[in-house]
Amino acid sequence: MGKILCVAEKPSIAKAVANHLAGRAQPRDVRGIPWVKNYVFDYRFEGPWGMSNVVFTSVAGHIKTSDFTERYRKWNSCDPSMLFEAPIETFVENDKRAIAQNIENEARNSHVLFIWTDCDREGEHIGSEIRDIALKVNPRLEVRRARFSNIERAHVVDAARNPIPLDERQANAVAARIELDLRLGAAFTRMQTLALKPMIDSVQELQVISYGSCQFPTLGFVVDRYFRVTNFVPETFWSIKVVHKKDSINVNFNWKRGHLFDRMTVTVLFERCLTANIAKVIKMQKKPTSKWKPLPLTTVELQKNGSRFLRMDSQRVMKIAEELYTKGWISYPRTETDQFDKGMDLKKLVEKQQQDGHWGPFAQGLMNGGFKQPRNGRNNDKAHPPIHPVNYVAGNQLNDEERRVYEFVVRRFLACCSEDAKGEATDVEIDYGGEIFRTHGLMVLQRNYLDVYPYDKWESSQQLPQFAVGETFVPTEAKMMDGKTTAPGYLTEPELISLMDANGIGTDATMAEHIAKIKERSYVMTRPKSGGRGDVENYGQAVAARGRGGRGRGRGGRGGGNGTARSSGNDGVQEFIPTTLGVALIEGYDNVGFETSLSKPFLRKEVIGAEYLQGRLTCADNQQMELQMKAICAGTRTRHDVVQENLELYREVFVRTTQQINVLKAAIRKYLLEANG
DNA sequence: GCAAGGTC
Repeated sequence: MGKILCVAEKPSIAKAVANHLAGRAQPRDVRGIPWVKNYVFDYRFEGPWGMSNVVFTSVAGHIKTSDFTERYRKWNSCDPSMLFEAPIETFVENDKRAIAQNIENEARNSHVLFIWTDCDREGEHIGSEIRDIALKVNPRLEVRRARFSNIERAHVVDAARNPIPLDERQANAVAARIELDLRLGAAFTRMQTLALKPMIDSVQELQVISYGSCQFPTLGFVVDRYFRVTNFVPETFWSIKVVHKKDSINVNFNWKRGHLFDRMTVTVLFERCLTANIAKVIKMQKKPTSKWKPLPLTTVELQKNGSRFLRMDSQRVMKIAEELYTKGWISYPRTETDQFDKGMDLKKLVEKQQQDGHWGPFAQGLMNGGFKQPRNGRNNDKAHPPIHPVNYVAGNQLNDEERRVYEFVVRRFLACCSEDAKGEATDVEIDYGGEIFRTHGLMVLQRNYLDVYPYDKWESSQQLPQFAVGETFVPTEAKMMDGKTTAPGYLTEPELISLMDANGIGTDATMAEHIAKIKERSYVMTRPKSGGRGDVENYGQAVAARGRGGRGRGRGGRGGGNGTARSSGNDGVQEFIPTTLGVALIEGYDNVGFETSLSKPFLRKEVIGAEYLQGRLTCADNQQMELQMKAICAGTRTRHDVVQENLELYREVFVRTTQQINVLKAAIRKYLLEANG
């Protein structure tokens, strides 16, 4: 009987897949690494392999590390510019020695190496590491790879039946990323630190002034928003408001034009309204409306909601989710997928939640016929399902933070398996002196998923009186209002995560780390967001009004009051403000004058993405690592070309920065002065 | 004393 060595990316996958294939596989301990097990069993594979002796084990992420050779590792061993071509070695670090050893031991007497790493780029690269280690001790190994996107039994069995080759291109794309991140990160970090730290040390002790392909763009977002806030110039606008009282209800009609920035024009239009005197109802429509239930939960969504509703920052949420995962309460928390596989037995998961004191009754309702298949989002990483509860745990078994995250995951899941909320919307439009004004009413009829998902708000508005098309009336009140646009708020954590996500900065697993890193480096500070800000506009006082039969003063004072305030559910959100150092770094690099700013390597992503993928452009045309990696995967670019072209491009940035280091120093000095003054 | 990506 032949021996087949199966290797997954993490212990949980090895366990799950082994148990599917074996029925129940016995775990054996692995020397020196307590959380990795070898599952040993017999299994009949299709085709030539047939009945085989299987050892199913795993690694724990990447096995090998890349670093410069010893000669270049010390900071003063060489000029930082030499790191653009200094030799790099790839090796197994001490803490991964036992994992590599396990693979070597098992590979020696195996006939086949069957790789079960996650089906994403990094997984492909990890697979290539496993292969290299195994082939070194047993060059005659036949190497295959499993294609699977979830760990449902039928799917896993299917993957075992249809092995495919490793995708060398994907592994190469990752290899390119690793090399570029190391060379550029180390070169710029050493150069910046050595040049700038002395002048900052007098003010603030800093360990290091780092550069990274993810941390700098992340910082760039914060600084960009900061400037939009500080450079904001308020603009005055004018608008017309109409109020009509009917059946003892005051109805506010909003001007269809919103507001205009020309006072004269608004005055003329307002006078027309007053002259017309009579308003006429031109539309009265009631129609069913619904608020859609949320999409299945991805990592990015979990992190954003953590900031918004769970009073934790994204890194904290991920740490807690990680713990809930290792304890077996929730599924793998790092996923981009917002669609559940059709074959997945979701009802079985709902069933487990019936016993809970809070959401149990809702889960029972779903079991008794209320169950609806979740919506499908647009993303599928083909490696992990959306985040969902896998087992029930009572609240008193968890600490406070764990309970909040678990509760969110469960409620989100139950909401997904429920029905959209239903309501009735009423729209009324009036013509008043040739201008259109409208009002909108909502009556919530069936709350459905909202009952289990308090994080969404959808409330009935004030009830509207009956209007009929053609009906006329003299409005109780009409006024001309002025207002000022107000500055946007500083960037919040959910906004920052959205920006990173949309621009491909970091991965679901690392975004929180990059945010934490720029805090740790003293590039940004956070503070609780003060409520009520962040709206685009803000009404001031009425400048002319028509009260009962005459002109008078309207509402005085500044402030919202027109439904523009949107502070609900945002308690505890942190806002990000760059430090003088953070601003100086971004500004300094901008002022050195590159078309390719270190902080904005993503700006042209959407514009030329397609062309780039077809291989018609060079790296200089697009800085986006993500696109370059996709090009390697598509076969239109090679690992070597991408690495070399990027190195060339960034070497130019590097040289010009060192030549003009005074520009950077000036930016630092400017902000240090302001900070002290 | 550097990066970012896996994962425990």
